[in-house]
Amino acid sequence: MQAQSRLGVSGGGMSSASDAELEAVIRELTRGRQLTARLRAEALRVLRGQGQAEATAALILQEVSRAFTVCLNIMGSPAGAPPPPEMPGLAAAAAAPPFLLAPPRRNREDSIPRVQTVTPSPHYDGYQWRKYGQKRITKTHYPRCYYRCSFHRERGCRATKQVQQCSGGDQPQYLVIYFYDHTCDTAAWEPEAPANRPAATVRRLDLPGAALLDERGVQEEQVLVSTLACVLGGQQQFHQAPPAPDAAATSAAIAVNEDPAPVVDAAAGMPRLDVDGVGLDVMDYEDVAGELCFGDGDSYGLPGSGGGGGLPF
DNA sequence: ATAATTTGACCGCA
DNA sequence: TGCGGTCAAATTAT
Repeated sequence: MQAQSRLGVSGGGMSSASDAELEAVIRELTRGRQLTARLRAEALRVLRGQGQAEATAALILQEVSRAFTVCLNIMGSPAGAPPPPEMPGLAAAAAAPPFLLAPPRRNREDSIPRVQTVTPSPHYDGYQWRKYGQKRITKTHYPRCYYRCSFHRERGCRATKQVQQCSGGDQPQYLVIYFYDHTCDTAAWEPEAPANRPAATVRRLDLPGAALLDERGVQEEQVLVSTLACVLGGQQQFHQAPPAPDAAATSAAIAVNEDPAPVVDAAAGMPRLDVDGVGLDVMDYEDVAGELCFGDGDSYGLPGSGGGGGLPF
């Protein structure tokens, strides 16, 4: 994701922040994630049965929570060590059985920088990926899919990711593990420069409001990421803030430091996400996310995903 | 025709 | 020896 490339997950670049500042950042991120989880629960309770609004609120808050989680993972593993597989804000929604959260076997390459997260939208990270493999992992219910950056060849980008569904139900959750940082320097999504989007992506944007939703998600994440970057970079605005700002103060700082951030309004500019009576179906979601972020089809090869004959087991 | 995905095979590590 | 990660030919989609 963008945080990965902008903050340099692989280490370095964090030396400018003091321990106290790092602790403050971690504390605030943790609080933000907890508050997001509470807000999500509350929003879903209020919006229950309201189809699109419910689905959109769930989507946005899930992504905000994911952004917090990614940032926390980054902060908690400066040396690239894998963070503990605890996702408090997501645990309730994901309810992943323990065996699915077993650490990846890549122990032999612990030096590889990586970030892991749980998300309902494993495609939604701003980069273009090409699937190069899929494997049934023992003692798990779902196959693991292997992706590498689409620019792996032409630009030698080493970024890869693994995606594995970790819970089923109405809104499946996916464990996504990123390896290496992007060196292709090609984020597919630049909200402030829509012309940079791949033609295929623009071509298939036929869902009214979908782009708006996605841009909001990206912008929110960018606010988080840039704020974190400001803090780590020791920008003046942060130092002017109280030593131990509460969450509200932090939010205020965000509002001051950034452009008038778009208020996330789940009720306005609603994308036409099809909620087919049983919640936000993963394939519907994938269609939207895939079309928005990655253009043409991308499959996990999950049962029922159609095309290509399914799994060999 | 070209690009992307699927999937069985192969390889290296624990 | 088993498992997980990657390769590459075959297949499918655009």
